[in-house]
Amino acid sequence: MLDTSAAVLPASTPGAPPPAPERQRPAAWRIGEAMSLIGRTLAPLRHVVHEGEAICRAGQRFECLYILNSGCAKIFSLAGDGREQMVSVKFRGDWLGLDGIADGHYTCSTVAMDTGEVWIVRYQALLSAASMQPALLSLLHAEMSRQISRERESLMSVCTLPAGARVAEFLRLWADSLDERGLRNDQITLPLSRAEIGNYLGLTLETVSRSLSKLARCKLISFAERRRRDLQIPDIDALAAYVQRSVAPTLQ
Amino acid sequence: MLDTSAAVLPASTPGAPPPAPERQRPAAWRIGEAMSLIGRTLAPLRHVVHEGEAICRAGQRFECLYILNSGCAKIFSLAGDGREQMVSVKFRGDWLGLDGIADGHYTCSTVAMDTGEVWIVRYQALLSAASMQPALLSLLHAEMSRQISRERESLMSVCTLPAGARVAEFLRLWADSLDERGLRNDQITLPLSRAEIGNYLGLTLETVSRSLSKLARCKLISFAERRRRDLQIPDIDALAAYVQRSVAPTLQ
DNA sequence: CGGGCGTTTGAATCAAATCAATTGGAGTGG
DNA sequence: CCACTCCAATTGATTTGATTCAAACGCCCG
Repeated sequence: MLDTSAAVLPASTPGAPPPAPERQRPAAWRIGEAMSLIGRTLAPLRHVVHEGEAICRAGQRFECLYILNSGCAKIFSLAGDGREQMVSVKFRGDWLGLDGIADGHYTCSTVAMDTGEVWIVRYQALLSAASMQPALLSLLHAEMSRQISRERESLMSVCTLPAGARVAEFLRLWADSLDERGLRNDQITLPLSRAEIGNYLGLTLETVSRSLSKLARCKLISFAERRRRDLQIPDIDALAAYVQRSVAPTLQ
Repeated sequence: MLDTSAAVLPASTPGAPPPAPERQRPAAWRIGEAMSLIGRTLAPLRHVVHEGEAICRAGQRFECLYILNSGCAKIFSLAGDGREQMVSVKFRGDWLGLDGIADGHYTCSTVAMDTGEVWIVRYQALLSAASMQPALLSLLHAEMSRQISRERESLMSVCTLPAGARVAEFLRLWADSLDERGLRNDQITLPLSRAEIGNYLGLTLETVSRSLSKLARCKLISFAERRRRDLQIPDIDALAAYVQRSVAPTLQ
């Protein structure tokens, strides 16, 4: 047998090279560059969507990818029985419909939560453009890869955190997503009902409401005057600390 | 504004064409063809792994993709704090390490649960081969897409099912995976401890054990003579029905 | 102003976690 | 071969955290 151990586990070799610089670039720059490249080389169809409008539907034939240029969207997976599960929230720069590539049909439905703009790209057109422009292919791969990682994070939260921390982590990740896009991350206007948040996090709407009230009581968030849907996060790190604390309450 | 509604929502048009035939082919055929293509065109390094051996580690620099030719593997995501979450189980034909493409480092660790063979492909080599052989690119995309869909299914189970059904669904999906690979799906040898299953499903090991005992009491599964880790599934549909029942206990 | 919906909050219930004890194989060494 | 430990798994008793059921509030809109 060949000695392939180095190939399988190069990291086990001591003195491995330091991490590559890809991660250093600010995310906002990455997203802006990506959108610009797509805009330049693919001339995507631009389409304005409004709150509640479907972008693509589960079961529908796969032909296009959708790239969010503005606004935000929610992705639902629906089981054969009635079960409906929100599996992801998407923001500017995120790609929608990637789940349809494998078998030629979308497996999830996507709905706009805001008014925003989606760029529509035919998958075949993307592939042919990519053969001229390898950067486009890298973009597609990076986006798919990121989507795999991101959704694993959700699973982690849902499986390992108690209700309160799950809600806190949800807010933290939302704020993070805004931050990555160069938006202010200390205030959020949630376009989701408590019931939807609950569905996403595997909780009931009452539990979500209670958790938010508790976070407010602890001064980790505060609600705006009138609308209980927009809230402020005075200290994002304190929110992260709250999550940590509930993970290892014994250690600190 | 352009009228792009047809492009955004072609399915809303009545009389859409019937589903494409991609899905009809038996999965075993698809997987076999894929492995054969990879073997022919990429001459991947073949490496035998044993139980407990790491295939790739979180944080390690991304360079290779790993394709399981035999055996099975588990994927772990690890948070900054101690939390460790099993996020996926992989079988023959599945690709490992796709999460590393986005930022140049793997975000998860993968460990063999069996002795098996992984095929090792440098990502760059795959890309250059793919520019000659578009089928290879399709394979990569299909596999990433499938991984996105699959892991959404996990989230669905974990968020919407009670403990007993979650365990039943886990077994059902495992049997399905065997079936897709042309193996017999009426008996499973679990290479996972109760604790690991619990971690995967967001349950404690005691709850997993109780759920399995209950499934056995209901004759939906039965244990082998000595080892409580290999079990038989006399009727896979009955197991599916059990899951359904606990989703909508009022309706039937 | 009144109806409807989303949200909050309380009290009772329940499912799963925790705590704790026992069983049963697998492996080791006398 | 048996006695021994070690660890995985099972099972029971109890606690706890989240759900369920129920009521009330506040906001938006006709």
